[in-house]
Parts: sequence; C-alpha cells; structure tokens
Amino acid sequence: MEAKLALEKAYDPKPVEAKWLERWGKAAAGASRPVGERSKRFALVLPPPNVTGALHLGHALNDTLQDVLVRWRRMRGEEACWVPGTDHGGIATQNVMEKQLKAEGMTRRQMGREAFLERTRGWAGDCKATILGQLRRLGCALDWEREAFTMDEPRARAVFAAFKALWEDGLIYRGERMVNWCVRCGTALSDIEVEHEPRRGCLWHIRYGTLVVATTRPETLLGDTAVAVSPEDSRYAALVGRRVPLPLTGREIPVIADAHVDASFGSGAVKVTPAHDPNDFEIWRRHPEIGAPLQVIGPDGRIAAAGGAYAGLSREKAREKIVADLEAQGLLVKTEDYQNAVGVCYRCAQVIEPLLSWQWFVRMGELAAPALEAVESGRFALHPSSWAKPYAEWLRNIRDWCVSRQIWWGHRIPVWYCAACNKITPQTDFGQLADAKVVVAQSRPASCQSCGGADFVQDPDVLDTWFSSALWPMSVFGWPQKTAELAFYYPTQVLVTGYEILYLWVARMQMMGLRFMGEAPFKDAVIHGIVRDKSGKKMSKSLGNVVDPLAMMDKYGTDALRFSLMAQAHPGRDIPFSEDSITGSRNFVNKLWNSTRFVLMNLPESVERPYVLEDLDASRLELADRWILSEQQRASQAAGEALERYDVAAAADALYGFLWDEFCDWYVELAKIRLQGADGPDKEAARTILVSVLSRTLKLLHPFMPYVTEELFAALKPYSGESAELLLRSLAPRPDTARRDPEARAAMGRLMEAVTALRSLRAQLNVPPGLRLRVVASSLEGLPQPQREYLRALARVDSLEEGPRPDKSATAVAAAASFFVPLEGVIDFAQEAARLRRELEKARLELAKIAQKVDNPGFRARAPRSEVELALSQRSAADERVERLSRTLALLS
RNA sequence: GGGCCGUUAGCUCAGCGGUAGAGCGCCUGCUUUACACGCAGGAUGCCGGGGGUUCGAAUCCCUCACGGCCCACCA
Repeated sequence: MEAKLALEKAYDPKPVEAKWLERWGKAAAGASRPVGERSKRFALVLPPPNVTGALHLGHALNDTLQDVLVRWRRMRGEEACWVPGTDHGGIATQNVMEKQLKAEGMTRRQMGREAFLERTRGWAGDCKATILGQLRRLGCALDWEREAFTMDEPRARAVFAAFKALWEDGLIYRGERMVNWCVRCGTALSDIEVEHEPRRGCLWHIRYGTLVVATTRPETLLGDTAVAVSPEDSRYAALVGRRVPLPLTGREIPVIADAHVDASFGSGAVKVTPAHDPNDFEIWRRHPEIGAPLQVIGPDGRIAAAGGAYAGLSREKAREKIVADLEAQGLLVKTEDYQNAVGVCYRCAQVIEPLLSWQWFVRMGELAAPALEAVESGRFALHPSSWAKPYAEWLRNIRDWCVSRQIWWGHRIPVWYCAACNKITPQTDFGQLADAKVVVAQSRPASCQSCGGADFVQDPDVLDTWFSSALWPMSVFGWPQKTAELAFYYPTQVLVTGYEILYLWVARMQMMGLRFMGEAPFKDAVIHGIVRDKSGKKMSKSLGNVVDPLAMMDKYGTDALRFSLMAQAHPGRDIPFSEDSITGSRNFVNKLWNSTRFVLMNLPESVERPYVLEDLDASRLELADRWILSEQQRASQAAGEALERYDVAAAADALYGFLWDEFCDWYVELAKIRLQGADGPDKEAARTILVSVLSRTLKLLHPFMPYVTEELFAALKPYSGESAELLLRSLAPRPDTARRDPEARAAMGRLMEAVTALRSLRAQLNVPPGLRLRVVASSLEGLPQPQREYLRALARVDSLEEGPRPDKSATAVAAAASFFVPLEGVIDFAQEAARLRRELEKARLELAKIAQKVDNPGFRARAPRSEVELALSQRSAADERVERLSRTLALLS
C-alpha cells in the first residue's frame, strides 16, 4: 500500500501539470489503433492551425472543446482518435514572411523563389513545434503519432490525386475570368476570400457627351468600352445604338441597352468597363459587339500603358487626377456622398481590384449537389442547426472556385506547359497566357505528345491553401491510398470549428469527401463562437485586447482556463472573456482539490480493502448517502446528455453545481457526523460513499480539467480500488438509473429547507454563530432520524424536541414543521414580529400566485392531471405556511 | 436587398410552455478542525415594446424597435 499523499492547502497547478504532461506523453495516452468494432470508434481531426504564429484564445476554445469530447468518448470505452496537424497557411504565412523580409529591407523577388521557400519551410517548422507544444500544454489528448502537415509528402500525394481526378472528370479547368485580385498580395483570390466592408466614398456624375453617367470608380473610366442604359428607360431610348465621346480621351463609345441597368439609380446610365468590373464583364458577354475589354489597371494596382497620360499612377492617385481633370473641363456634373461595400482582401485588408485573367477553377455545381443533399437530408448536421439554412443557401448559389494563387508558398499546381507549343519564355505572364496546352502530372513530363519536345515549364502558381485543407479528413488517414486507417476512421464523427470558416473549409471538406469517398467526412459539425474581449469586441492586435492563453495558464492553471472557456461554450455563442470568469474556475478547481483533501484527511493511513460502493451493504446507506448517489446520477446523466448534443457549457454547469452545491455544501457536511463519530460500520459507510462519489466525480470532470483530476485520482487510488494506470485511460461508470431515489430527494429537500429556515432565523436575529440552540418543533413527524441529527449538526442545534411554542421564542416556519427557538433576552421581539411579517408577506404572495392558477376553472379542466395535482399540493403547502405564520404572529402580539 | 442571432438581476450569461436562475459584483455576519481561491445569511428583475395562440407565455406565433453577424455584382 502506498503511503497516503498529503495535499497542499491550495492547488498549485505548475508541478502537477508538468508531471502529467510527461506521463501522458510517455504512455502515448492519446494513441489509437484502427482495431475493434468500427461502430465504436470516435474519430475527429483537429482543424489544423496555420503556421503563422502561436495559438490564441480562439484556438484554446476550439481545442479544449474537442479534447472534452475526445476524453469523454474515450472514457466511455470508444476507440477515440484525434488527429493533430498544422496548415501551411498559404497567403497568410507568405505575408508573415514578406513582413519579416521587409523589416530586413528585402523582398521575396530579390530573394528568389527557392531561397524564399527554404526560409519559409524553416519558419513553418519552428511554428509547428511551438503550436504542437502549446496544444500539449493545453492538455489535448491528441494521437501524436498521426501528426500531419498540409504540405508534407503524404498530403502532397492527396492534393495531386484530387487535382488529377477532378481534371480528368472535367471539373478543373483553366479559364479567363474576372477574378478578385489583391494588389498587395499579388494574387487572385476566390470569391469567399473577399470581405466586404462599408467605405465612405462618392458618386461622381460625369458628362459623356449628351449623357451623364454616375460612378464610384472614375479611375476606370479610361477602360470604358460602352455606356449602358435600361431597355425600359424611355429617356435614353433614342440614344441606344449611337455613340458618345469618352471624357478626357475623346474616344467614341457605343450606348447600349442592358437589363442589368436600374433606371432609377443615379442618372440611369452606367459606364461599362468590362476589364475592371464583374457586372460590366457580363454586359460585354451579352454585347460582344462593343469590342474587347480594355485593361487600364495592372496587377500592381497602377494605371497601365493603355491609360495614356495617367499611366503609372496608382489607382488612388489616378482617381484624384481624373476627377480634377473632369472638373477642370466642366465635365463633372455633381459629386454625391455615397457609401458602398467595397471588397477587401481577407488577409491584408487592401481593396480588391477586379481583374481579367487566366486562372484555374474548380467547377462546383456537380460537387455541391451531393453536399446540398447531405445537409438537406440531415445526414450531415450542423450544431446549432440555425447554420443549416445559410450553409445550404451558399451551396445552392455556389460559383466556380478560383484555386490558383500567384504566390510561392503552397502546393505547386501540377500542370506542365510545353514551352515550344505554348511559346513560353521566362517573361511569359501566365495570367495572360490564353488557350494553353497543358499536361497534368506530378513531375516533369518526358516529352510533349504534340511536338515531341522535352522543354516543359511548370505552372508558376500554387493552389489555394483551402484546396489541401478540403482533403484533410481523408488525407490524414492516408488517402488516396486505401489504408486500414481510412477504412476504420473515415468518416469521422464530428468536426469542431468556428463559423468564420464554414464555407472556406467545412463546405469544401464535405464536397471533397462526398466526391472521393462517397461519404461525408463527418456527420456533425459543431460551430462554436468567437472569443471576444470583456466588452464583446473582437480580439485583435491593433486593438491591443488580445489575451494570451499561455499567460492565463501560467497565472491560473490550465484546468482553470479550460473550465472557464467550457463553462461559457454555449452552442454557437460568442464568448466574452474576462479574467473574472477564469478566477471563478480557478476557485472551482481549488474546491475540487480541497474536497479531495478533506476526504483523504478522513481516511486511515492504510486500508486492507478499498472503499468500493458495490461492496457496501445497502442497508448501511442512510438518507444522505442515497441522496448524494441519486444526485450524482442525475448530474452525470445531465452532463452526458448535454455532451451528446454538444452543449459543453450545460455539461460543465451540471457538474459544477453537483460538486459545489450538493457534494461539498451538503453531503460532506453531513458525512462529518459519522466521520467524527466512533469507528465502526457507519463511519466506514460514510468513507465508502465519500471515496466512491468523489472518484466518480473526478471521472466526470476529467474531460474538463484533466490535470487536477488525474492528480487527485492518483491520490485517491489506494482507497478507491481503481486499477487504471491513468484516469485518462479509465472507464467512466455506467449510468445506473437504479441510483435515482426520488424519495431521498424529497426527504432531503424537506431537511434542507428546515436547515435553511433555522440558519436564516439565526442570521437575521443576530444569534451568535457559535451559540448552540435549543429548538422546539411543532412536530417531528416530518423529520425522522437521521434528519433530526442532520438538522442538529447543520443548524447548530443543541437539543431538539417536540412541543408547543414556548413563550418568548422566535419561529422558523418550514414545510416539515415550525421551529420555535426560545431566545429570551437574546432577541428583540419587535424585530422578530417584523421579520415574521415579512415572511408572511412573501408567503401570501406565493399563495396568491398558486391560488390564481388553481382557481382558474380552465386550468382544472384542461391542464394535465399531474399538473393539477402538483398545483393543488403546492397550494395546500402555501396555505399551511401562511396559516402557521399568521398564528405565530398572533401569539407574538 | 436577402438571411441568421441576440435583447432576462448592477455586469456577463443560462433557462425556451407550468410559482424567475447561475457566476461575478453588492450588503450582513463568521479563524464552524477541506477550502477566505472559503462558510452562512441577504438585497436586486414591467424576462426590449405591442398584438396573438393557450387553462397557463420569459418560453410558441406575428409585429415593431434596438444591437450584432453572415450572404448579396445596384454602378
């Protein structure tokens, strides 16, 4: 038998966390093998953090949420597999690197592609190590051997396989389209990588000969190839087909009629710039006769050569100059203030320039249809379900996905161009290279099938980082190979993530999984909120309100951080984070610590037989025992049901209330009666209940606060008879509904009310806390043993007997009885009368409410019988309380 | 222009058809031999406004107001 461990008075997280971190690591506690019943697996993939820096509180929320689910399922005997990994992070990571270079006075172009990639790989490696270390520290029981990276070798195979398959199925194509171009990042973006933010601007009314057009972007005027009016607009009907002069240049452009134009907006006439506006591009497609689009803004955001006198100016400068020139020439009719939503890059917040260029696209219609079917049929469910509608709506209106990025950090597009056939030179701009002949291959093709040449150039672009992310739930298990892992773990059970990447990531995983595996990659998606600051603002570096999870862990302990996040993780809701809430959780951890400390203090140095509930003779259980077992069952069931529906906060709340309000505040206090009494079977029974209830509580709380529970579980082990090496790997007790004991609950309820009534009386009459009272009860029928003993202990009662109300006594009215406390000389009877009047007032109010309900004939006739009965009994209780209070009050005066 | 979410105690939020809850804060006591990161007691609510359904509404429906978010090519 191990020597009993002495616990410190207050929990000190640091040494405990270090200890278990090491032990879990050594034991590979999160490891999983694809063995056993497939139906009992519980697999999920960690949303891989970008290798752009360290983890923030949002990660802590996301990761803890998953860890709670994983640990809980594992303790239910499921084969839990949680796959860790990191994401190369495409533009985001490249931007971090470019900032670093800029600080060193360098650009990536100066550095060269290979050197830049080499340096980024180094950075990514460092970042990965940091992130994985932080995940460990957070307590995440991941399956570390499965760690993956979106750009490692196996994932590269998956990316190629997916690209090739989609290409062969005609779902990937190269096309010239209007794309969202980020002038700063120097790349095209997909539609959902553009964020819209309201910007204050102007609506300039400009004279085009006899017509006036209104625009928010005068700098694109140089690229106008037409003016469009509504076909219904009688004002301009005569002008359609005529030509008007383009201001500043004098170039003549046609007036056309197009249904897109809203006659009631602005002047009713729109300048058409097909090269720089998606709508105008569409107009050109409907009216090809106006001639090819004229690109006047280049990929660098400056006016191109076609812009004549304005060439070389930035978009912003060009706008200023053009407006000034128009004004000077009297062509500016008026300027209105106007607010519109401008598209900005989701990575660098620069204004997006719509640009015509050749890019790679994934045709989405065929991919989206099964995903839409999955969500509509409920085979794929979002939690909370309110996300299903916007999600389905997005799929319904899906547009082709631009997957090529003109950056360096990412999976190189596996496409090769024969230099000869396509006339490619080192100066070729692939964005302008039309109708290329290409070969899709992972490595350089040997020879060209048309010309036999061997000079191949790989497409310089890389794939959207979300392309590899979309394959994640398959690629981490070895897809496209048919591995045992893939067969066993796919599909995973659940994906936990934030709503900001619902379309970027979740929807695309669904589509790819359904396409390549024929089955959705996960059945449930838990969509949690964002961690905000105390006042509800989004945390951001620029606001300086970012809370570092590591600092919180250092200050309060990891378990406290975890619990505080979990206690607030109501499904789908944002979390306003403040240190106050973490303090509360720290206190709760300490409460658990001290309750275990108390139990251990009351156990012998060594035991021959552990305190196992099942070994205890049921006849030894007294009221408090039956009650706490029943309450634990209730709490455990509530927590289980909550976790089942991914309501982690509700689970945390149920367990918090059980431990603190029921176990500590009542059971432990009542157990003291037997613990302080003589040695014997009663004391042993109390010890058994304490040890087993506490041990089960540790199991229930373990998913939320793994470190402290693991430590306490170990300390309790000599007494609990638990054989598991690690709590993490132990099994939680099975639900035992037989422990539910409504009678014990009712009896304890009466006792608790009586205790509270007496305590309240003591407090309000300023009875010294140490003073033990003599109490006379109107009747003791409602309080058989051991309740009387409980009452004596908890309300500090010296003697308790039955009898009529003694003179000069104060009265506490409870359902079980009225308690008279003779307090001559101690109390002021006017004060007592006032107190009773307040009580009576409250009791009458309560009675009135219930009476109103019961006296309603409709209620008696239509409410369910059980409700009516309940209300009737409530009324008689309220009635009696009023009766007894008024009688006592009458005696006083 | 669509859609979603929210509006409950001073603060942050639960509850979502049967007499209003928690944590924090506040007030009063307390070295009661696990815990002051604690214990006991207490105060505090037109459950955003209006209408409807129901025997009964914080809870369901409609509507308005005010916040917040997502989607959307009105220049």
